Amino acid sequence: MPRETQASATRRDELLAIAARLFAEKGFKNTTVRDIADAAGILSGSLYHHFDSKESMVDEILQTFQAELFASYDEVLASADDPRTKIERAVRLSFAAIDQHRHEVAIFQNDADHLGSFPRFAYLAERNAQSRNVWMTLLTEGVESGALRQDLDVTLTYRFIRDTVWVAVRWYRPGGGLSHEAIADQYLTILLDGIADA
Amino acid sequence: MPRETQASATRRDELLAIAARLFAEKGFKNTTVRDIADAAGILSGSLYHHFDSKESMVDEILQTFQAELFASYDEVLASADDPRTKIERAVRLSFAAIDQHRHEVAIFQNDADHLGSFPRFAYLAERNAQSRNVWMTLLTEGVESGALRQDLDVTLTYRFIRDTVWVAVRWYRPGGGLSHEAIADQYLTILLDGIADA
DNA sequence: GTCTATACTCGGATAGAC
DNA sequence: GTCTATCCGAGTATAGAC
Repeated sequence: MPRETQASATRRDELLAIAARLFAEKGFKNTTVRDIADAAGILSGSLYHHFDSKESMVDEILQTFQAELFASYDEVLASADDPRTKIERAVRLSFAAIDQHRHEVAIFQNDADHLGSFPRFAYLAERNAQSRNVWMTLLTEGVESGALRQDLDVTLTYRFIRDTVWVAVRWYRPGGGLSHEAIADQYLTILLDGIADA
Repeated sequence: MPRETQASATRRDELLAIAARLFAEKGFKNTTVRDIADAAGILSGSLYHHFDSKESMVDEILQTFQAELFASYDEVLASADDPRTKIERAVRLSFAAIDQHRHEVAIFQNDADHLGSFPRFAYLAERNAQSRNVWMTLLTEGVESGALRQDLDVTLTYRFIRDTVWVAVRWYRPGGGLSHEAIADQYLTILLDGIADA
């Protein structure tokens, strides 16, 4: 790769990281191209040397993140672990994703519904369905193997897990009192065994 | 109350209900006064006969809802029920609020962070702190009374409950397969006893 | 209580100089 | 790769007629 191209790619990535932070903090629609340019120390027009549009930026941010995330889920699904271990692994990797890609997770949480209504972002709905399949598979295997309660409402449980895990991006801050591993541990304890005194 | 005033108040409420629905569906910033006027069958300028600004509308919507919600929490706190019953009541009334005021809950979930940064909406942060106090009190009483595990991380548990309960507004639809009471029951089972086979 | 018309501001995007 | 300058559309809000 020639030096110019490499330097250009780096600048692109810097700009994407800045955009991701602002999209996460203020929402996609509520972030202006001038906001992004200001934060990058350039003028808004200059952004269009790197990207077609504001939409292109969020598109690239989300696609890159989701490709990585679902590769991880697929690894868990394909593994030879027992059902309970698979569920634990899936929960842990989700909290790890919040730790390592919190802006991307926040954008997905806050703006995916709205963005998904445009043809360009149709893949967001597909990824949503894919995520549902992953969890429904894990939970169904859990019930069938006897690891989970036989009377579990699998669909409702899927929603509770999905919501509780991802919504943590609203309050989790890396470097705070709790590591993402510790949060995952605590969460798994509550999820698997409940909060009532045994 | 004279008839004119009453009719006027009714029209106001109609307009607020329309605005609440749109704010909930598309977000506050993403909803235009023309959207609201269109849905009401009038022109945008006419809205300003009833309200000072778009902000005034969301302000009135949120204040009315929160006053009612926190009155309910206070009732639970002040009751003579045992700690576990209080927690169950607080969870149930939250799901009932989602059923009966889903637009208001959705607005609070999606826009409170952003709105709260303006002086006019400083009360949103106060209400947030108040909600935290309610739950921390309930959970602490639960641990002290022996109803809940002694090793529970109360702060983390508070966050999980708050998030899981309110985020249900994203998928709950009244008249769907599950009543809000049934969802509350299932959720309390998971929360108190976990999903693992006993 | 609603309409017509319009002022004002802000946001996304473009063209071409440097 | 960034800047200057600018277009165009959209959004909030206002004034005054009906």
